[in-house]
Amino acid sequence: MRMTKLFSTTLRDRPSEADVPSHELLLRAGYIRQLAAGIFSYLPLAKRSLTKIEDIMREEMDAIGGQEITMPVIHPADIWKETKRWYQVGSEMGRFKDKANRDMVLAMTHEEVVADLVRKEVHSYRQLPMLIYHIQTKWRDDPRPRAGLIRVREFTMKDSYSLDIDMDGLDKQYRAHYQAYFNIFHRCKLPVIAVKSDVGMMGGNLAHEFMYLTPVGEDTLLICDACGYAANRQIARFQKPKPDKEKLLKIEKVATPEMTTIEDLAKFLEVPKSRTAKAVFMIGLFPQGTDKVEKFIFAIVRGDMDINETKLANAVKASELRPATDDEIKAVGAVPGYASPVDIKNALVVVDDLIPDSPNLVAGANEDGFHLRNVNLGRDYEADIVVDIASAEEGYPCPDCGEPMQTSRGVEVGNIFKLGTRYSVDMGCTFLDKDGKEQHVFMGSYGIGSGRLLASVAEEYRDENGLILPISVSPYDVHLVALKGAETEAEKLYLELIEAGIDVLYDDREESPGVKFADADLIGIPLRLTLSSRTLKEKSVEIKRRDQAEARQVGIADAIKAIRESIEKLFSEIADGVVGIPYEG
RNA sequence: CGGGGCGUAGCGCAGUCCGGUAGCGCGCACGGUUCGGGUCCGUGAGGUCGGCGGUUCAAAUCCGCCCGCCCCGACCA
Repeated sequence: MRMTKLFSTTLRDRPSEADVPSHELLLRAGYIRQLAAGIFSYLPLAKRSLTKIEDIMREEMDAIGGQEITMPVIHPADIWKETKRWYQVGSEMGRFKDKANRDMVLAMTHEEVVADLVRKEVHSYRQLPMLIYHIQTKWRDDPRPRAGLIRVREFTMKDSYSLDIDMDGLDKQYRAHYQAYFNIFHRCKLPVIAVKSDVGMMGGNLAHEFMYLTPVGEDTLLICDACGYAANRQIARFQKPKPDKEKLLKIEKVATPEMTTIEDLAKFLEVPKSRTAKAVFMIGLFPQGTDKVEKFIFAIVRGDMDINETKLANAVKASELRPATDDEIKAVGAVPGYASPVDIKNALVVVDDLIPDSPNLVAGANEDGFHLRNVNLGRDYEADIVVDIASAEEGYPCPDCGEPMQTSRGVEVGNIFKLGTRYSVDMGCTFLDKDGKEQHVFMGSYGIGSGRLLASVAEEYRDENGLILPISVSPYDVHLVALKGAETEAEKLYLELIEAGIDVLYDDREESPGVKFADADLIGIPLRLTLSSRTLKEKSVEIKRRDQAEARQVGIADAIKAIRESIEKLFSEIADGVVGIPYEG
């Protein structure tokens, strides 16, 4: 490709809307342009990179038996009503009506369409297992898109769906994806870790997320360097302390004027925060048929810990949680700032599983300006649910080995879900087994967003001058820079490179050397070839790797061979970086 | 949805406080110059100042409403 014909230009200045490096560089190098919040056009450079990424996905999916299909972006709402997700998902779903006033959905994922296909196509255990996938546009009307391609509203995703006769089959395909996903990320040279994650609205019973660790990520992960435990904070467990047994003391009311936070209260009463009970009030939304029912949730953790809302939502099986208003809190008999689970009504009381072991806590008195000492679960109040709802934090002991855990931010570049029969039951995906008995299909669902993957690679591989893309992801293998006086030879080499099947971006512009080198650095193609009157004198061409400072000269006659070798070397360096990843079930 | 910031030429910005009819750098076009790290000189094109309404003799500037973009939070497969 000649740069004089390329449909994009580089920008010298940082566009003001970009403050994440990958976003800035992809804009400046002319890969992407923004149309609206979270909606992007992908220019030729990005398109070529995405195609390469998607081809890697295809190869890895095909390698585990996947068959590529294409499913629609526009769905009738009916199938989403069948699985209830039409009602469960909020404003994130794009909805509209067609000309006949039928409810329609912009695809945010494709389980419903897969299930519809399966119930029509699959009737016998002989047809299973099966793996289908597609690479298709998704629309998720995220309330806050950010960080360029890291979090967008419209994006392209490779999503695959496994179909099995039982849990064992699903487990096999899940494991196959687990490894295939590592293969994909490794081939894109992106370092990732797999963490256990919440199943969220996908449902099902097991999920992993593939995380690229970076400060610009928006998920927080708990990682144990000692034993390898890794989980999204949304579900991360930790070893709870085992407080000493104590005699239950008599409940006692104390005046605590203006002490409405745990911090102030603990200081005022001169007790550690771990001797207090923290109450949090949420309204849970529970799907009931096509409706949602609201329930008041009174959640309690020890004062030195925080509530984890994902854990809480899972514990009560709510589809959504929102903070309760002061009026709602008063309605159950509690007093904001001085609330206690003692003597409240019409609330679902959920207490963290550390509370039964924590005697004689300070809790609110449900009276302005007063708290209670020596409040004890079972004696002074009852819990409807006792389960882990505390949020894991930096330094908390690992649930598996007890060593302190670290936190890190991460970008979720892929996820895999064991859905089980969550969709096949609702949509009637059944088959006849060996015994002629009707069974539900076991499904798994697996996704990788290609744009987010590109952005993550851009985030990882760059310097102050621009991108430094791995050759597996780079839009071109080599960037041919022709300087003044070498036009004829460069033109000749350009045609030879094309003839040799090497993807080349050819800077044939009439620009100064500085501009050409700066743009080459910005665009980040891994190999740069320079031809100038200087190299011509020696009948040579300069080869420089974008990730190395030094360049080398090779004779023009040997150029193609040398470039081929350099390309192979870059690929083999990526392959050498691949290590076996044990499956963490 | 809550909090904050911003919206002036393709990009980056000044001008807004204190109203007088829009400017700088880069980029772009043309001419010349230079040629291994964003050459230099000259000429030129390009703007409903986000939109609508109001105040005023006069609005980029003051007031109101709306829209959009970015950041933090809430939210999120």
